[in-house]
Amino acid sequence: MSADERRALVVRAATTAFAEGGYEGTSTEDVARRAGISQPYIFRLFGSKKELFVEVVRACFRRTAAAFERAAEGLEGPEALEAMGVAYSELVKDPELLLVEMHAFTASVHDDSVREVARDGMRLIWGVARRASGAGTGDLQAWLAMGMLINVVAALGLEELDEGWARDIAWMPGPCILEGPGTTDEQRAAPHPGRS
Amino acid sequence: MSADERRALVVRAATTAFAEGGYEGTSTEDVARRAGISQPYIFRLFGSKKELFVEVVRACFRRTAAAFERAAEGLEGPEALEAMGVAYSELVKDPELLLVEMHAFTASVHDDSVREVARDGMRLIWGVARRASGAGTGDLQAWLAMGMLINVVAALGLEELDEGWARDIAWMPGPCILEGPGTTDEQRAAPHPGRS
DNA sequence: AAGTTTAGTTAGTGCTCACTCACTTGTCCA
DNA sequence: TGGACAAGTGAGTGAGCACTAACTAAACTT
Repeated sequence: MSADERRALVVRAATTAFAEGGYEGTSTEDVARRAGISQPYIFRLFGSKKELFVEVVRACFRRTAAAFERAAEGLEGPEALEAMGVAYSELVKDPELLLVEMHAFTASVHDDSVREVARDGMRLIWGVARRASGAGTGDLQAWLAMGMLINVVAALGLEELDEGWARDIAWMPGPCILEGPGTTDEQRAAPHPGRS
Repeated sequence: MSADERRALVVRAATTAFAEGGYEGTSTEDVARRAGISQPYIFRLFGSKKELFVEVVRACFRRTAAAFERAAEGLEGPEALEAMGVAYSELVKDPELLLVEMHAFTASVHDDSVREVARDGMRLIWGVARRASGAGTGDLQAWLAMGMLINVVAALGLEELDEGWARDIAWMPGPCILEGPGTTDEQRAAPHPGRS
């Protein structure tokens, strides 16, 4: 297998690992085991653990942005935003990407290179959403904010929690976006009318 | 000093430490140094590193909720929500609390006891916001979502980034909530009209 | 056939970390 | 005066970790 193929494979395995444990909570040994290679080879391929992590984070943001772009293809305005919302709900089903992104946010606090790639990622997503939807800053902000809430819902596993407050928080971003046919976008773009 | 006083002091010091490094990225040695005690004494006081972390997270959510309650005192409805928004902006100035909460979210993924305390925290905040504001679920959700976005903005340091997209993302949650006199609440509660 | 490059491994090394044990010091009370 | 108890420490330990050095084996080149 070529080094590049191998690298891609390792990035995939590392994504799963880092999603669970975060940067500090994941050992290169663990990543290597998942990727089916020896642990030192990781350092051949990526130089250091941090560079691997940065690569993983970059890939996650790119995949997220690509999913948005694919979803919004051929659409415009509110329809595009809605389609991207649906795409996000697809991502939540397998929350690897979102979790890695969250880990990147927290790791940004004490690491410059991670912060840089996390900023790049947000810039990318913001740009894609803006370009694809043509929506105003306020709309985009609310849309992005709801995405961040969905991340938290995913991390805490609130969808599978059978309590009122959890349902209230998770209902709209979770199942509603997921399964709701048309109401979704109005709700999240203008949650104002509320359903108490 | 009594053990209880000492415990409170250590929790404060640990909050700062964990805010920077997260759970895995912070050593008990570091916490001890900040608290001005020997490292083994931490285990006397808290039993394990994880129990200390859980205590720190619990305290952070309580302090956040208390700030909200204080801010909304005597107010009702939208005014209460707005006041709590302002209170949140005060917290962002010293982002310790928010960062610890974010670290708790990510740590929740692979640790049950952390997930439990993080869920407790969200339940607490949700309940306080709901009770104090009497707002509908949709409003509360949008409000909470904006809070999560503010967390990310704080983690990435977007306010101090002099780029268009960063300003677009951070403007409203940051300075606007902070300094805006009256427009704030309409904007975040109904960001629909947008300001493009 | 000989040399070079590429993919990959085995066997470490030094360091950090959570946690333990045995000890000391001071205080309160009989 | 002496003893129980609470606060607090110094010195360690074993495990896990990121990272390295030195090597093997196959494929490609000339």
